[in-house]
Amino acid sequence: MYERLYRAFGPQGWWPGRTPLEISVGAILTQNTNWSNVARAIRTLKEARCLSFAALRAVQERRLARLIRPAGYFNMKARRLKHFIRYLDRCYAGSFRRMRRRPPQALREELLAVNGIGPETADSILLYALKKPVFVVDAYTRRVLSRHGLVGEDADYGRLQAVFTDHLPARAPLFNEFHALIVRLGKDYCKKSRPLCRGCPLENETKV
DNA sequence: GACCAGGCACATC
DNA sequence: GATGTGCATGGT
Repeated sequence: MYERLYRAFGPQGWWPGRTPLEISVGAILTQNTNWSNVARAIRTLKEARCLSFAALRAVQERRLARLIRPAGYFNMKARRLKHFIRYLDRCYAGSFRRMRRRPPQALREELLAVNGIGPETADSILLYALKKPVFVVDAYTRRVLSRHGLVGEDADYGRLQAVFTDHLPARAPLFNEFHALIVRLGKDYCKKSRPLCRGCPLENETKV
């Protein structure tokens, strides 16, 4: 599946963010939200000079919510960003470089303990911001795997993740590209409301 | 105007 | 432990 997707779509150049902080902010803002809305919010944050650790720590939650408004759920997400910044401050003095020294499993537990960070957001930060070999599972992953009969519809996050980690070498660049390709596939061919994926690169790949 | 988008926490049973 | 609900914008 990876080979076919890569041949069809080519490298996806993920994550669309420059610094580990920007990637982490994007991971929180994109929860249940279209990326184009997140991109607007991030642009606004940049224009307001508010996309640095120091600025995010200093900014009032109310003002932060106004800045990220296009991303939706802005009051909740402002609070979640503040929770994440507080964690980064207390545990690593705001340094992703320090954070990266710790093993992924320990980091994952810490992140999951932060209010507003669930499995997907934690794994996105681990993989895309910290380059740890952790596979990210999202709504597209679930849909693609279940429509191809590789997992049941009610499979939980860990079960979906295991499909990848049990059968692939644990390499961050591979996990990065594969997840990005699945999202691309989902956006182009595997929509929620369109169960048949005519012309999709995985057509006839597995029984559906 | 309905449906959808790269979730998560919390209440309730 | 399973299920339901609030959170909110912008594109199709």
